[in-house]
Amino acid sequence: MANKAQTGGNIRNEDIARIIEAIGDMLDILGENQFRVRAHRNAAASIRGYTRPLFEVYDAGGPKALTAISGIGEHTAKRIEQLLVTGQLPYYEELKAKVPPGLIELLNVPGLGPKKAKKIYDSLGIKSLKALVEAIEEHRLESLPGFGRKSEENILRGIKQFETMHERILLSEGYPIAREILARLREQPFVERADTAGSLRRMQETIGDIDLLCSSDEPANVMEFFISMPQVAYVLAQGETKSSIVVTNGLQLDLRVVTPEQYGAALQYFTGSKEHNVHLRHIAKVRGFKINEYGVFDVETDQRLAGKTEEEVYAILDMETPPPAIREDRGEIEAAAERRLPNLVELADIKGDFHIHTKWSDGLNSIEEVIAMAKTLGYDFIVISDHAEKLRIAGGLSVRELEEQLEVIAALNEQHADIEILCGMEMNIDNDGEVDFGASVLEKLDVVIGSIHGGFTQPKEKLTARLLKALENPYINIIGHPTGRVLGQRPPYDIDIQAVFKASAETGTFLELNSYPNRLDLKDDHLREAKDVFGCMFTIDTDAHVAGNMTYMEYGVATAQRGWLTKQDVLNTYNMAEVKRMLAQKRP
DNA sequence: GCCGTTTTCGGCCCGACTGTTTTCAGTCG
Repeated sequence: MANKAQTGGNIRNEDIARIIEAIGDMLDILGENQFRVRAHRNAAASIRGYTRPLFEVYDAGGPKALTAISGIGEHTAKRIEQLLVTGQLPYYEELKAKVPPGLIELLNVPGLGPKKAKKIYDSLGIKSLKALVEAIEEHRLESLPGFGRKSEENILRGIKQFETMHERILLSEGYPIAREILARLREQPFVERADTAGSLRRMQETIGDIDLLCSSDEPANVMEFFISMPQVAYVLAQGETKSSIVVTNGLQLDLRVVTPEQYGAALQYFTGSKEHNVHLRHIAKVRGFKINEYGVFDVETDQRLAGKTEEEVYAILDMETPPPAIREDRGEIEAAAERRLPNLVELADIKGDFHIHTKWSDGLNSIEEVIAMAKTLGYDFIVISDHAEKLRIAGGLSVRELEEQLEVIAALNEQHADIEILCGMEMNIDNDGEVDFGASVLEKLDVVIGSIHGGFTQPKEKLTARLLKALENPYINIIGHPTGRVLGQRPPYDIDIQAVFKASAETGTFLELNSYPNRLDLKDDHLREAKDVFGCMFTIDTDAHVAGNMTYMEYGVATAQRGWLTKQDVLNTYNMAEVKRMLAQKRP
């Protein structure tokens, strides 16, 4: 009989993953077997992608149940058990005594890996970035075997790159740069095709660099063009088919060139994710195939079997082609093999937007300007959802102002036959779970969003109770930005998110996927869990405060895809009559 | 350390580029 996870409730999967990963890093520096190192990193990645808390898994089935999770074997299961039961891991502490934490930080420097970091530490005693910079300035590195003047320069530049760009940037910051450079590449006569690859093509919420791919029969011209673009700050690497540059804002771009015949294999390869590719290669290997960026080959005969298109690559393995957004090795490979890939929601399915602010509260545009933008986006409906009076900082509307707005919207509906304008509001969920207005006001609205805008530091029980109370409110249709995170600025509220999902499903309240690029809230993993485990429904909203923000829908839809949402899961894809019927179901 | 259509041992994805060395280790994706 297994022990109960005593402290388990305090140890999140992320904390466990970080410790396992750190063990892998330390083993790496200590020169351990590379496969053992990789096994730890794989286990950490697997835990990060696992939606159920490990302490629950452990409580239900002990260490044996943990080994059912891919990448976790007997050893790691035992270590996780120790962590969950005692809150301690002696093995981890032992390693930390051997490898100073500062040394692990050095691994973050581009161009500095475990071997070089270890050498620098062993021979010079350097264990911090600061000490490393000093040593380079005194040219103490170049005398070490395997190092030279060039290495010093590169490491110093790597440190600068790390310091300016050590945080991943938002997808919305990288995407326009990638688009611009792609457009220029495609204009070149020697470029046949060009696309984004990597995390940008998978539309991850943040990206570390930009991967580009193009096909050409004149790779030298492509390389020359790429490294000579005006945006280039410096060239990191330049080869015959691959170059890396850093642009003026510190962002790194990698470009790879292949022949038109190889394009599909290369696009598949460079789109990743790494985990997806490793899994795919394994399947290929078992069947006697070898996949690389040039194609799929028969190992015996070395005959090339596929590679012109991505579809060919997957087809030769008897698979459908998974959409890039879900290539994370979270079940998409199995689904592709069994021909049950989800029919993911697409931007073209979106018929309207439920969360838009105007200058009636803290937005910058008029309702008319918002309508004009909605028409260019081809929408059938929009919801004007300004703040209410209790959110003073956002210039929220009083009841009298709301009544005025209702009249204005009624008049606008008369003028615009081709689009329907609904009147909603974003209620602030206060510290006790109450909202600005009562039933007599809310019943006049078509849609009501409830969101938390303050009191973030309340204890978990209190924060959760606020949301649950709002979910029980029969007039609240949508919970806005449910976890409250702001990427790079604010962590999510400390809430029992599963309790929120459960109540959402039970009360028929929609969960918002806020498309604001620094929110993307709910995030991909939460969407999938809320849908699969609890059966929740969603709206994809932009929370636009400027009419132009309404184009953020693209990022929301991409995140929905990453969460495996289909058209049926998303209220925005239904027609107006269905939307009204579904919203009305919760009303008393 | 993990895993199993190679199943309890023996593999583990695969190739480009750089710098230092002179045939290759280290790093990256």
